[in-house]
Amino acid sequence: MHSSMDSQEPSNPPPPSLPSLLPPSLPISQNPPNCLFTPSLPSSSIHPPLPPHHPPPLDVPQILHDIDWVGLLSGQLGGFGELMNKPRMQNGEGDHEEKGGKRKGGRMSKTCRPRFAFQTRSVDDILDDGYRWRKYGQKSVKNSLHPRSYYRCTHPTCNVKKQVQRLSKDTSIVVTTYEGIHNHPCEKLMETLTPLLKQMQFLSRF
DNA sequence: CGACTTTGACCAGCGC
DNA sequence: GCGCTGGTCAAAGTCG
Repeated sequence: MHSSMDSQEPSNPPPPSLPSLLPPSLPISQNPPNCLFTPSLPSSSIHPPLPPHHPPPLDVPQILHDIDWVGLLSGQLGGFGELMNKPRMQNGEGDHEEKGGKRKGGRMSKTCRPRFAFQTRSVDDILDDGYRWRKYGQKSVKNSLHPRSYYRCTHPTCNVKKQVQRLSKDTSIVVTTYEGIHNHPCEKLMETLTPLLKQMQFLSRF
């Protein structure tokens, strides 16, 4: 029962085979209408699957120098979401939205949250992106053999959600749609990268 | 016992 | 207005 849980636990090691990101030419049929960013990385660039907080470094060579990477990753500067796409927010960071403003089955406003869709080729539905997610729903969707799973970030003040669905056309492809921007650092990622990033900052002074 | 998943029910948006 | 569909809630169950 907890088979899907294992892969999303940050405390666990990443899955043996990191899901390979698909080439840019691959279309995303499940893109939400307001999907702002559908990143795809060359298979040569190995990064952890990046949430909206950390979209893939499309222009890394250009932006490397002037960026406070530690600040970015810790959320102090608004994160990559702000850097790469101006989020269409109406009320701040999109974290504390209309909590309690709706009852069972009510709709969150879906107009003002940035969304990012990723396609990954993986045997695991859940990518280990360093954040902790709680599943709050699963729904079988039309024209798809596989159900769509709904996850919410477990951080108390973070209201980021993601949807995970396996393509019916190609069951090896998992479409992960992130909604919102994390307002807290990715602990696992920070733990790994902070020493490296500080060293990079130090070296960039010379 | 807390954190999490499962799952049926509920409800709003949308097309007809 | 009605039915379909997608997104969410929340109770119940599971696991460590």
